[in-house]
Amino acid sequence: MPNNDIPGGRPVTIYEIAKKAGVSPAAVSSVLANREIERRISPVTAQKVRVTARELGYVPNMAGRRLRSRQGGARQYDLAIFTTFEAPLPLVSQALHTMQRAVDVQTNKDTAYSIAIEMYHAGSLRLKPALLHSDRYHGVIITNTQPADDEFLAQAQVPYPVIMLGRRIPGYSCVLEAPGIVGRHAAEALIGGGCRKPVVLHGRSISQTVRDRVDAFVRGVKGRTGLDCVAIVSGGLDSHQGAAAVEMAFTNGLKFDGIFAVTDSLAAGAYEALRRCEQRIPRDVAVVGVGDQEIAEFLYPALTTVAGANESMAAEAVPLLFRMLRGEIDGPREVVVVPPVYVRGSSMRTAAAPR
Amino acid sequence: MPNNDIPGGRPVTIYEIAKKAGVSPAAVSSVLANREIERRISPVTAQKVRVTARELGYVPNMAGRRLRSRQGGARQYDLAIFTTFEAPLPLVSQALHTMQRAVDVQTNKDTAYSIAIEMYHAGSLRLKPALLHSDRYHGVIITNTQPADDEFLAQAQVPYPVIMLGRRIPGYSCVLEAPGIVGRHAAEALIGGGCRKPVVLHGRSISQTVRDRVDAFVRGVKGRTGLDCVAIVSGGLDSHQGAAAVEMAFTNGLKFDGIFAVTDSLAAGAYEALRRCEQRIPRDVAVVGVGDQEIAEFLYPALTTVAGANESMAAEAVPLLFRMLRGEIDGPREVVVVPPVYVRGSSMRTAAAPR
DNA sequence: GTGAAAGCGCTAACAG
DNA sequence: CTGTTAGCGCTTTCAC
Repeated sequence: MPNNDIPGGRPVTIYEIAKKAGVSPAAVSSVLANREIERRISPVTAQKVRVTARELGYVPNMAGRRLRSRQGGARQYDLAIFTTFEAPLPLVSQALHTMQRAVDVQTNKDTAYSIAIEMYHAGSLRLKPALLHSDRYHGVIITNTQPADDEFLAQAQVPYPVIMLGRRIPGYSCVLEAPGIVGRHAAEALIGGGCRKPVVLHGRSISQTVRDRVDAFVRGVKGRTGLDCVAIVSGGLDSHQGAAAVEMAFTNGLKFDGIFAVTDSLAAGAYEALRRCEQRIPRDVAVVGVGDQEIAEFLYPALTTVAGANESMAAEAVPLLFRMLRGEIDGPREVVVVPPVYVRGSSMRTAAAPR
Repeated sequence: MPNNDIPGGRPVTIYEIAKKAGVSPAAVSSVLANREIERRISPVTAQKVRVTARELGYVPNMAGRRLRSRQGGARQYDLAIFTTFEAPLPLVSQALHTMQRAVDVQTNKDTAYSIAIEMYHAGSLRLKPALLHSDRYHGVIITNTQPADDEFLAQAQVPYPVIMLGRRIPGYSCVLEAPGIVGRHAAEALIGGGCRKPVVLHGRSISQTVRDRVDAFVRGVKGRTGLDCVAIVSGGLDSHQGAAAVEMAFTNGLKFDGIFAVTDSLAAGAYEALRRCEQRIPRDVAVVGVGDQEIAEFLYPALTTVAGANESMAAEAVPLLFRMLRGEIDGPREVVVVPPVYVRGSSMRTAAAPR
């Protein structure tokens, strides 16, 4: 039975294996690297070493191995993306792909990179030990933080380059969505598409980013039509919950000719509800979403989206991180991203140019 | 200007900084760890060290740092998922989430884990140095390999636990889709849903997995209806290319009442084409896809999918990897996964039970 | 066939 | 305020 409890309190090393098996550390090393043949170690010894290693629950220390074996090698940059379980999957992949592509370009015979993903539960960033120790990463990108995480970061000051996505925190570089831009664009797309009475659809619990989107939308509608704009509040961000909320609003007699859904899932829910209520998109009701996900083009009619800044934020964050790593930038920097609007079928109630 | 060329051929160490700045290595270490105050190093010295470090293009060696500073710490497992740029984003995220959740459960005060993502270009796995060196990872999961990668792995023999997803390669553990199962399930869903003349839609270049799906589908149709089944071949896997292929087949007079699309993107393309051809789903033409992605529920009518084994494969692969890491399994193991079928609106032409 | 010894790059403890 | 020293866990000569 492997010893997974570490009775001595510390991880097992090859010295302990060597002692228990009655051989030298060098022999253990050779066997565990499968070099027993070229090192001419007897099969009996090899077997004894392997058995002992398993008995002791040996786990090789990669830091030790690398330090020793990769001599004269390339310099290594170890990078990470910290993200939450709760973040939309495509966002994580987006950041990852962008980062990996940048790394591919930079990699050469004397510079290597590795990218890790560290996932945390929203609000519990403090529990990730790898973040504060400066012995793991040369630089990181952090996404999807909650207020609790922001506070933690503000007082902790991570001792290596960090790029915050979508949050401004004192002392850190960040890439931000231009304030109010998503809501304003959404209002323009709906009003420009011919809506006169749009509503906004969001979930019950509302993040800082979503709050900004909603407020800017309401202001945008007010500015263009002079009308106040109602919110339909869904229990959660799931598309079915969104659908239920919209359907209930409709059957309760709420009149509207446009919906701004603050996430794409909610937009998909709106489609579902409107179909059940026999409202046609965009003739009866136009819909605009936020394009953080990939579903916009698969809906019918295709969903008009404000791009959400995720994609563009990742595209800005990665080069910024590299400049910090190379020491070209010293203090924190802020980059503001203006997300593009993709006008598709769902918002064009009239032939009017949807600006 | 930072020295990024490593003239000496090797990465810069703190000793070189110390020499150039005329201080001791310990002082350099302290300054670079931002401990200058508690170590009472003069601001002048600190500044000199920092400037020198930047001039020399110093990049800290994390292996060295960790080896020294995390003494008596937990044992570390370094895991990785090797995947391609070409793999669908949700698949990567799926594997990542599954792995991270498993890791969360296993993590405790004396065992820590890290998960890295290593991306390669399909067919070029051989170019990833981290794979063969046994000084980086304790175990890895590899997805989306091409034949060239498979050959490479077969002759290379990675010296630590590896789980292959969707491929059987001598000497490696793997998690496989049950052969023929996806195609057979698709045929059952379409025929059971009332189709009599289904076709299969796939891309021009066809992987081993897709080949298996297509062949099994053709056999399944033949077995149930006695009819041979035509293939519509799309230029690529993009939904628009799929749509173009289906539309052309339709306008050329091909008659069919069901489509098995080998990926969900192609299924979305089929929806697009059928809409343009004024064919209703499922009344005129039923559609079945492979649910590797998340769009199935967002299409209208919701797309019936054979789950593709990706999700279930990840769920099997991670525990298998952990058992290998703990030494509970010695030789290679094979796990066969039978993917579930999600019957939704798109395949039910009749009220017949869609088995 | 096997062991002893050196040292990878770094930091912590201690000595000035 | 700063330098010297020891050693983290491992692999690789080289000597036996």
